Amino acid sequence: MEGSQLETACLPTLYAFSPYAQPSPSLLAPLPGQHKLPQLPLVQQEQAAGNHGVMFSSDHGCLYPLLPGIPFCHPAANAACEKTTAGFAPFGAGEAGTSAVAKADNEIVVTATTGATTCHGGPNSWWKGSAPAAEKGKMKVRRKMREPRFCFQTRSDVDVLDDGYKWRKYGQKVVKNSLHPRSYYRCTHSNCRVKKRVERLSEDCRMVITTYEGRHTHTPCSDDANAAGDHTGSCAFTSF
DNA sequence: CGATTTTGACCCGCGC
DNA sequence: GCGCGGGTCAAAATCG
Repeated sequence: MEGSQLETACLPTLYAFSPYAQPSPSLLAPLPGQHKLPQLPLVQQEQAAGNHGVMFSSDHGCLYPLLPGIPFCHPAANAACEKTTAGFAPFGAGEAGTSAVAKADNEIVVTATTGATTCHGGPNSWWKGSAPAAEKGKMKVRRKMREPRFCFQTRSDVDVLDDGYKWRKYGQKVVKNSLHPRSYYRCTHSNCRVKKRVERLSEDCRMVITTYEGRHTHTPCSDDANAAGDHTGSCAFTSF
């Protein structure tokens, strides 16, 4: 199913990602005299703290952020990006026509000349649920811990962007105030708890919102081959 | 036949 | 306390 989706037209689009939790003041605040986000070094600093950055790609079928520590970043992904003209875009220093504007405390809007991407952040990043639930029967243990979340808004004909990882759909839900159902995916790699949600904007069905949650504990290229829990050593982004 | 998707039910947090 | 809404589970169906 997803295979054919990769053959859709590719439009240049800028992607942004940011955690819902703990929006960084340094990133959210406009630079003096302009409404652009800080330059790369600061982004890297923020990213090292478990936060965010921006990447862009001309290929909607391939989505590879390029910073270590984010859910799906790895040198292998970098290599894959070369063929799709994707790359890291420092805030405020992207292609002509690209800009990033901090609007509110928890929202970053990034736009590009030929596409538009919105990155939202908010206070709701806690895992819901509680340990006692596991004692009641069906519900498995849900951990009340913060996971980094990265939200993309992308114009695409396909729901599931190819980010180099293998995903398994585990749920679909019709959400309020949305004409389109929200799909829930989980990384198929064992010991990897990364999840993502995919939904389309009700206002514009071509806009796809993808929210990643958590960090991959393996490489994109080996996720289906190393199902035995090999997530140490070469992975530079296992955890902070 | 194993992997993946679908889908209804269940659980839990939050607002009222 | 109750109802709503979001997130997850798991059995059944479907796919490759």
